[in-house]
Amino acid sequence: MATRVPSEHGSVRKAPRQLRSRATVDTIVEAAARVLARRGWAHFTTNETASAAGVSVGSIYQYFPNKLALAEEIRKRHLDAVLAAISGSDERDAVITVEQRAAKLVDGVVAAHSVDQELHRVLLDEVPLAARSTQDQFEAEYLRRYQAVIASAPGKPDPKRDDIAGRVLSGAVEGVVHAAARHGELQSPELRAELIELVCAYLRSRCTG
Amino acid sequence: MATRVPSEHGSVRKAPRQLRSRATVDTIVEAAARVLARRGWAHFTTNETASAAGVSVGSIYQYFPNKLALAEEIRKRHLDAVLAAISGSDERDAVITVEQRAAKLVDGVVAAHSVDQELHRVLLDEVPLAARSTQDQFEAEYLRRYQAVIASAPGKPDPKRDDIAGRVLSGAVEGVVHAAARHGELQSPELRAELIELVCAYLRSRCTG
DNA sequence: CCAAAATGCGAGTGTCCGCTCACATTTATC
DNA sequence: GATAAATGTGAGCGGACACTCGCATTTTGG
Repeated sequence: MATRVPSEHGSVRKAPRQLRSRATVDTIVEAAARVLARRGWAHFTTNETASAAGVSVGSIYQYFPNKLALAEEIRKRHLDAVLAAISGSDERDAVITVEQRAAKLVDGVVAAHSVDQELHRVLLDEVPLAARSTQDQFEAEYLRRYQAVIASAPGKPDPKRDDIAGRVLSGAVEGVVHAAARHGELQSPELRAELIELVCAYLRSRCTG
Repeated sequence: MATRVPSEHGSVRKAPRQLRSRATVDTIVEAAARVLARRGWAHFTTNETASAAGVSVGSIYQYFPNKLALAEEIRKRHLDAVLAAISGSDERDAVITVEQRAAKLVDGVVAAHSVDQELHRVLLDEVPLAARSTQDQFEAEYLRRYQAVIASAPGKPDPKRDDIAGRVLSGAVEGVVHAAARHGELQSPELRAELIELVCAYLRSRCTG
């Protein structure tokens, strides 16, 4: 999508109206994502993106006020794909056990990080984030999955403590998955088992103690 | 330190021999660290570093073959400081309990991330790492602390499983601490308590099940 | 003291790349 | 068809910045 009515720096670009231009925008964003993943943010140039997309630089700036806006669009599309990869782990099925719920959560997060791994890494580690809104919205959605797991565990709810527990769980799972991704061990079954065990152990201790 | 006898790209620089030049190198590195922390890697320039240090650009290139080498030196010094912040949690004191050991570990990691937080973030998130060696050496040392905690927990040792457990524990603690740092909650006692609980719960479950 | 080595200087060079603009081409409207 | 609007083009401008080089100054060793 390239409807950029308001822009932080004033430079507004018009939205594509015809079919042709919408296709052009898609081509640009897809090519840009490939270039960004392959070269990293430091070597990500609009000129290379243009030739990779088979368009001229001018066409990029017809729809994006600057390089960063293009990266933001890539991020937005990617985060949507990631959320799609997680969906299914938030079913309100009360019959499944905590262990199964934890397994679904872990599998979801692993799946999310398996969507175009290199692009994911570059977007998270290298591309500076200009507008918090998109990122915040995504993080909130992400956190909700963890809160759901916390809430589904037995024990009396304690809003404040549960909130912190959500952050702890989220940070822990993300941390383990990120580390695994860096070492190319995302698909290791042993790691999956240990991670699920970590989640379950924590949940168990929280209703015991 | 600026003894760069071998350099990856061939450009070698001489080491400072006199007191004066050693002081200059220190001044440069310290100023560079401040600039890097304040402006981020993207806006970190050698010219600004030079004027911040009160020297000329030429003096920088007298001792560092390029900008990245300067950043590497900053990283090296910073990682040393971080290791110093952790030291003390690896005492082989067999009398203390697992809970106490876990607490020491968590406190150590938190302390490590409290050393010049912004610089730490920039170094980890933004500065590209050219030479793996330094980073790898540091990570190995870091992992050792976790392995020590794993080994101190009761239960029969299982080398392969313990190795994975070390990675899981390391990833989890790092992940939680990083997330907390991003939200400025590094000093929260509640978070500390929950994180220690996470570690203990995991260790407990590993000797029970 | 006096070479010679070490250190320090900073204007300038070369390169890279984001972005513009004047113009060409295609599509919509009547 | 004709006019206007939308879309596409790419050479090149301008600024940023890493890094060099010829020279000045300081320190060392004899």
